[in-house]
Amino acid sequence: MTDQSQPKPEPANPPAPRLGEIGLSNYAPYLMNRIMGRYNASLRDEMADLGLTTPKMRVLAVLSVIEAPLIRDLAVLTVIEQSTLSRALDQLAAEGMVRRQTDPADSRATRIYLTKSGRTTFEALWPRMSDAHARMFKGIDDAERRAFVGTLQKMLANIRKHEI
Amino acid sequence: MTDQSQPKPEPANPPAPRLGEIGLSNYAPYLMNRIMGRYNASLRDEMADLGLTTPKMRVLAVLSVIEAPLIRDLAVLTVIEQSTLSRALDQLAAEGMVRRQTDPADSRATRIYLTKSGRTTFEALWPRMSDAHARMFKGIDDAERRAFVGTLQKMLANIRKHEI
DNA sequence: CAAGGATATTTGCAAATGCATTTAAATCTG
DNA sequence: CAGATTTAAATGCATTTGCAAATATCCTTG
Repeated sequence: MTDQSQPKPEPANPPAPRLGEIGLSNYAPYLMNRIMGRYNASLRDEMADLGLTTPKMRVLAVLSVIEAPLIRDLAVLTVIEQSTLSRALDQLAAEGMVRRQTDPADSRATRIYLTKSGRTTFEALWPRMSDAHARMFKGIDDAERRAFVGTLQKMLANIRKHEI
Repeated sequence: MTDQSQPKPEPANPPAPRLGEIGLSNYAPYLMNRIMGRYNASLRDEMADLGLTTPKMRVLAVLSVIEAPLIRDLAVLTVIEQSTLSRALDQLAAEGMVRRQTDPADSRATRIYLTKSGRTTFEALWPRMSDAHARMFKGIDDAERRAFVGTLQKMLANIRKHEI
């Protein structure tokens, strides 16, 4: 009996190997959560004395690169919930680090501007972020790092929901 | 004038390139936060209907691989604050998925056992985790994936605080 | 071997978070 | 072009989180 009698709409994928077979330390999501957990925690501890939380620090970092984004885009770029971001912006604005400004073309939307003071704060903070980055990549040469970042870019393209 | 007159305890590092020069999309911590943010959010949404939160899901996943760990080690492996983990374990224990048992050799410490029911739940849940993993690595071949995981392992070794 | 310090876990409590809703404005549709 | 729908951001509120303190046990050292 040939298989023409059996409908095969999809060739069944082989069953996923068990996590125990892969091993935690070969499982990319586990490793990435561990690494980013540590990275974010150590940065958070270092920033605490500057009165900066993780959301506030991320906002400054993104604004140092991206000019006057909409809040909705800033939420994607900083990986912060929009409501949480809204409150982080309240604080940053109260401290004079950023400025909200209604978009001229769409008055529902708000653009965020980094102030001089916000830029100065970020410049004081960047060496610490940079050190954390250097620690992470210690013993990893340029070629390996570039390949690694290339893979990350593919992964982000695979799973992101937003085009930015 | 030779440099023997000048103390040079450390050759000053070149100043870190600015984030704007690197570009967000070439900056590994940014990419990793974006990717894991998406990965964790989509998993969380999928698990919500099973009554599983991220901490609870991670506990089941780790327990499917590691036999009866101490709570303190489970906190490291799941990347969850110990107090948060303690409460997640309360819930899982109430639902009959895990069992706390005082370590016979040290009665301060508690070991966590996965019950039959907990294992069954994880087995129902694993294909979804596996799918999320597959989506993430779509278009990335085995050699690239292995190199990527190798780099992750180096990074974790660089920054981890705990030997496990 | 007792006192002091260290370690494992839980718990109280304030702060942070995120969902759902609200408000306001833009866009679509018949 | 009026009404319905969508989109952007802020906010109310319940839940979750994490720090610090409490509790219990173990280890060290004089």
